[in-house]
Amino acid sequence: MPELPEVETVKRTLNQLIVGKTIERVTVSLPRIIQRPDDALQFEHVLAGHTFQRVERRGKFLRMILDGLVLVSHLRMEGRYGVFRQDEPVEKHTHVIFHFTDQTELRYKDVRQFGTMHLFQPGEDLQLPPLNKLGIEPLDEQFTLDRFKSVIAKRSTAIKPTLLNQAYVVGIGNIYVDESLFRAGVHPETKANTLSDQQLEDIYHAVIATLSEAVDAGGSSIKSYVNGQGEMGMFQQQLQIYGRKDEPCVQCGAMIMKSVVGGRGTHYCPRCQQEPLMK
DNA sequence: AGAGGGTCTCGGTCGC
DNA sequence: TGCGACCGAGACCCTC
Repeated sequence: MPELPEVETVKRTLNQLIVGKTIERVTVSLPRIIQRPDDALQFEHVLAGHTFQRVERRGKFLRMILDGLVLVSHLRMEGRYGVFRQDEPVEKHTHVIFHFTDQTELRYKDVRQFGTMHLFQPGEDLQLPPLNKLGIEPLDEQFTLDRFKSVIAKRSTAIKPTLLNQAYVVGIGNIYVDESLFRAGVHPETKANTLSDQQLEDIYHAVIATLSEAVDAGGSSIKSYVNGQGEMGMFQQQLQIYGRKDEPCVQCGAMIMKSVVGGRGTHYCPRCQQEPLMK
């Protein structure tokens, strides 16, 4: 589910909901989620007594800053957070509960059990996996056309998997990569190192526009995505290509195609996004 | 039934 | 031949 716009939305919501709350106790019912420390019991023990100060985002990761600790959380496909009163029934697939001293609790639910949590000392988290190898933030001022080109233009891989690679640019997932390439009019299988300067520039602007519009809309809610307050994002109504197989292209009316590129379901317009001469 | 919004690991290959 | 960089496939889980 969550790509940069969804994680950004969750971040903003959690900043409203959990800042200032103190953890009395943590319950982990699926230890596999906890990657650091190795022992989930230690994770529970260490967090007790700490207070959430703010929530930040790095790529698709949430960085939850506590007094003296940093909790790094990735939602992967279907992870979700919600804040509840302790007397509300616990939903199925809830794997971690942070019980607060004020009788409320932050619950982490994840049907596919892919999500991860890592606990660090302040200052450690950006230097160690999983955050240490991440690429540029596409909505930062530092994300210039030159930096984008320098990191993308040499790759011999198709542009779609290149944009999905979090070591280059962070935050782009399968929905927004299809949207961005459609917007740029570039076929997803085009090798990155065969793109023209104009195409690279078009992709650069398309990525920024697509992600920022999605952030403004509160993300996309396909299937299970909801932010921390249980509200739906609205951007799915603005998706032009993702999920529209067999519908007419909004630009040209041609039938939207779906194929597999880099192992991922891929939507594109065969007329607006011409096949590369060499794949 | 098989795909699903994500990432990691594991082999294999390429090129210096 | 050796080594790293790079690349693609498979694995992880559950739901409909």
